[in-house]
Amino acid sequence: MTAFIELFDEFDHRILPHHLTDADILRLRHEAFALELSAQDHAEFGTDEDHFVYIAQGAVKLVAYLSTSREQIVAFGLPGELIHVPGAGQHNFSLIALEATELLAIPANSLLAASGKDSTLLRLAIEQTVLALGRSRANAIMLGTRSARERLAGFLLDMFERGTRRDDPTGTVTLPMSRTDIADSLGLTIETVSRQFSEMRNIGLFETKGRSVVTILDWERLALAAGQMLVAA
Amino acid sequence: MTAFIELFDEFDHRILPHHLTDADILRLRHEAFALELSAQDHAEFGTDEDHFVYIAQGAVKLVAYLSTSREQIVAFGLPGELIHVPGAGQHNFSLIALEATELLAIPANSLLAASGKDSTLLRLAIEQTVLALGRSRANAIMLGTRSARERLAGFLLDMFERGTRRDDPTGTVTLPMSRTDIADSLGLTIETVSRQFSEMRNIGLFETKGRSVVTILDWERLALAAGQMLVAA
DNA sequence: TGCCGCGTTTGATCTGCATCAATGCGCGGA
DNA sequence: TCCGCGCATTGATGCAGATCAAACGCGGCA
Repeated sequence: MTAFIELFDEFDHRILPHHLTDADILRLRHEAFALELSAQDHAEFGTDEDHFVYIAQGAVKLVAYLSTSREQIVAFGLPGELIHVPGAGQHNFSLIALEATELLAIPANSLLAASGKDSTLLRLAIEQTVLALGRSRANAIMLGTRSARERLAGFLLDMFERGTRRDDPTGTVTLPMSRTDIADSLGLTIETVSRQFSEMRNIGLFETKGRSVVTILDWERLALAAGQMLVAA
Repeated sequence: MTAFIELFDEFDHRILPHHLTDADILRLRHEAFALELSAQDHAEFGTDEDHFVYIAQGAVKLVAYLSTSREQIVAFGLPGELIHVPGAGQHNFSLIALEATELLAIPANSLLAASGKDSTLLRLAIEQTVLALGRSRANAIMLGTRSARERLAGFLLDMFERGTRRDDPTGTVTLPMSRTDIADSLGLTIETVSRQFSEMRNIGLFETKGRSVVTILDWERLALAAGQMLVAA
């Protein structure tokens, strides 16, 4: 368990722009609060407002609950990332830990409240929101146009780019989420995800160790599979 | 064709917060520019930066072009709405007129550049970006979880809410987009869209006149169809 | 008003993914 | 190290929606 100050310093160092005034940093430190979650815990923010959440340790999923049908995962958050968590609205969103996780949460309004003289925090908020928007649109494009094979191949490549610092840079990641979570984020079923895993492993795109360690063997064909299935193998 | 000043005044009146300073309004008026498009025209912004685009007259689609496979429509813009158009990035987005259209475009950076003393414009930018993010996520949820029937029913209800002021408030809209556009926004094919149209019309949810005028007859069952297909008829 | 072209509708068939159903096996606990 | 629970894999089948193909009819134009 990390002390709040260390957690905040890490956040400051990795996310915040370097030219913030001390006053801004102090204000942020005052508004931010740490959360420590065990696997499957739901993050509880006191209020209904939006939050930006920095993932220091562990991994989380941002889930939208639907009236009846199955749930849709809107985003994953990996260590070092900042994700935007909407407050209560049309859909019911929850931020859920995939494993033991340490977070730093900042109410979006506290960035906005940093008004008047210095708008650096506002800029940060916009920047991060625009990034989230871009990711969400890319996600919508994926869900609207790609096949199961393309989705899973793209997912693995994405996990790689985002998680590689924690693992072997030559091509191994440990996926923190279950097959169910992968399925719910790609708009597929667990069976389809599992079958695609097996088929891609069988044709030599990657190998797996245990349930969640994946080592990519053929980057080129994996990228091709994620792309357009041109002259598919 | 509307004069720029009138166009801007309308935008000011309908979108901008009322407590803006004259200085802010002047700055915006200086940065904004009008675009007039014929059907199928692509909007050309001089630069690669993001823009906020106000739709004064007509209708537009925001399209993502994919390497090969079919295109995905990320958003529609109807009169009175403001949409966020990303500059060049991973995907290639285009803003395309569905019919004769008058737009007002504002480079996102010119909002950001309104720095220092007054951050009202920044707040506006954040607010609009957060709205766009919410819509995009709702869209992703739709694409990840709903059936063809649910998608089209939801689409029609959405078009209603957004377009009703221009038409009969009792239940008629004129859809500005083709079946192909509807299909590309819902992640379906034209044939599936057309079949759903016919089936829903046949069971009395709405009636159609010509290709694009829809009159909703049974709001309750249409909403049900958009929802979860509980005890589907 | 009549014709023509293209977007739309409708039909027949195919297929990718979902669903239903076992079986397998990694992983944590004792 | 062994056991057993729960996630994951694999198999069989069904179906929603894609694809291929043809006819229709709206809307623009002469």
